[in-house]
Amino acid sequence: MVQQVEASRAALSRDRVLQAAVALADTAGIDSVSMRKLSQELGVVPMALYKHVANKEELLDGMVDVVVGEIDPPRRHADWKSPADWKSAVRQRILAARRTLLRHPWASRVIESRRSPTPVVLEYMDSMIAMFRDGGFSIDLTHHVMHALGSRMLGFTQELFDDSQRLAPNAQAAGLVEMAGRYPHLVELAMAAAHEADSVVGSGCDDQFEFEFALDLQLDGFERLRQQGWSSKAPTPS
Amino acid sequence: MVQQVEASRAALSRDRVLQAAVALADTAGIDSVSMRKLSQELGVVPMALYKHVANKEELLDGMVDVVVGEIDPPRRHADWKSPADWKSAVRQRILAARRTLLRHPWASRVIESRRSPTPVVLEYMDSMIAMFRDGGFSIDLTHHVMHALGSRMLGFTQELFDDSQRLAPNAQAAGLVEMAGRYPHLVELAMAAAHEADSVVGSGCDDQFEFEFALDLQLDGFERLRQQGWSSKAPTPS
DNA sequence: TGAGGTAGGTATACGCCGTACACTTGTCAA
DNA sequence: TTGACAAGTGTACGGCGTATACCTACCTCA
Repeated sequence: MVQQVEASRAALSRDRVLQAAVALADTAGIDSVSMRKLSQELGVVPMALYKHVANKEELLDGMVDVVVGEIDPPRRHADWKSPADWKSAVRQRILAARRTLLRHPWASRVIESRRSPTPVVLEYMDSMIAMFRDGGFSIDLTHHVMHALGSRMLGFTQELFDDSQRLAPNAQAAGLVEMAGRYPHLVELAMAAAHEADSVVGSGCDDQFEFEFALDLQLDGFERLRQQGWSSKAPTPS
Repeated sequence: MVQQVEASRAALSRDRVLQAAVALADTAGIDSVSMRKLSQELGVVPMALYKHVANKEELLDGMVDVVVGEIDPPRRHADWKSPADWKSAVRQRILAARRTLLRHPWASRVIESRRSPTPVVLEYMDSMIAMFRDGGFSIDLTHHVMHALGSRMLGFTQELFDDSQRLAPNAQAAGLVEMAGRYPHLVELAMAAAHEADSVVGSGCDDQFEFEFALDLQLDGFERLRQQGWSSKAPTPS
């Protein structure tokens, strides 16, 4: 009776649960997404969530679907001027994916952690494959190219590397000389990066530039293979 | 007194803890590496571990160090015949890293999850940078190239993609026609991959081939930039 | 010799987590 | 009216990481 009117606890649904989970992850970080905290956010008892998702794994799958579903759709093949347009079509889509993933910084980690792809991710991959095929790539080449893209396909790569961002502050005071002794090349590189990045904010690397650099290098490599009518195992044209 | 003799509970030490953790992860999976199970494995009470590692994060860091420390060292620069040898030196080292990481399948996930690199990883990166510099790469180009390699530097990439391995078994019976309707390009590709892989075991993809394909494509791209004396932001030679 | 510090192992307890299971309650079809 | 069903509740269990206090064997040095 009262409940029907009270907006803040409108009836739960799978979608409302997933939306709330994404919102919670966005604002409080992925570590805050526990069944208990999420249920609290929804004004409900923890076990109530299990009427809408089977378990936490499925919740995370659903969150991935929400995020990947936000990525702009690809340019329609019919709008292409030539097969060579594959490159800009793929490039645009991947950068769109990156824009979306950057809005949900937790998402890349969660995507990596899934053990089988969700339907929405499968559809994304399918449309990506379609672009290569429409661009004249053989099935085999498309296959290898998809593997080579890996997670870059969704707009992210694990960095494993945060050079100046972590090194420079870390290395203030006497720590730097010890660092320079132990990792001379790394420090040289970090210093150069920090210097070069004066124009950019905060002395870190320009992540967007690095991403596009790597992406374009790969796409150029793909195009070269396509043009030479890549047939079978001979990945090194040399 | 008795304890001194009894081999199975020789005195604990940081190294023994880390070795046991790696062994446990290797045999029982990373999920089995909890402070409690690990302590049990060592015949000791859980809190005893905290005398040798500050907390679980540090334990995981230590495990990464053990694994990365197992990677074969690089070919010495002095042994190179020409600067162009950078490519085979880098290639060999990365494939050595891959061999090591494959022996510890949990390691790539753990490495990704660390938030700042451990000293051993820093040293690995330093030696990798050294190879590019010795090969005649400018600092800037080395920087971008390191970013582009990302986790491939350590011999792995997140796959996000398991095509035939997961699709084919999944798609037996009527599921396949539904699949083919929903993801036509993906199914086409998976079928082709499964067919092509008759020679390989288990109808999955040849992960090693895919890895080397992507790696060589990147290295060739790097070499091309190096040869044209890459100076500043112009990543697309077109 | 013996007093005190210290390193290494122990015991107990707290708060978090995911979720199994049994229950109530509101809704709607037959 | 009844009875099935969907949705929310309450309680409880076993697992986790780890704070805190304690014990005890050993080493050092006066």
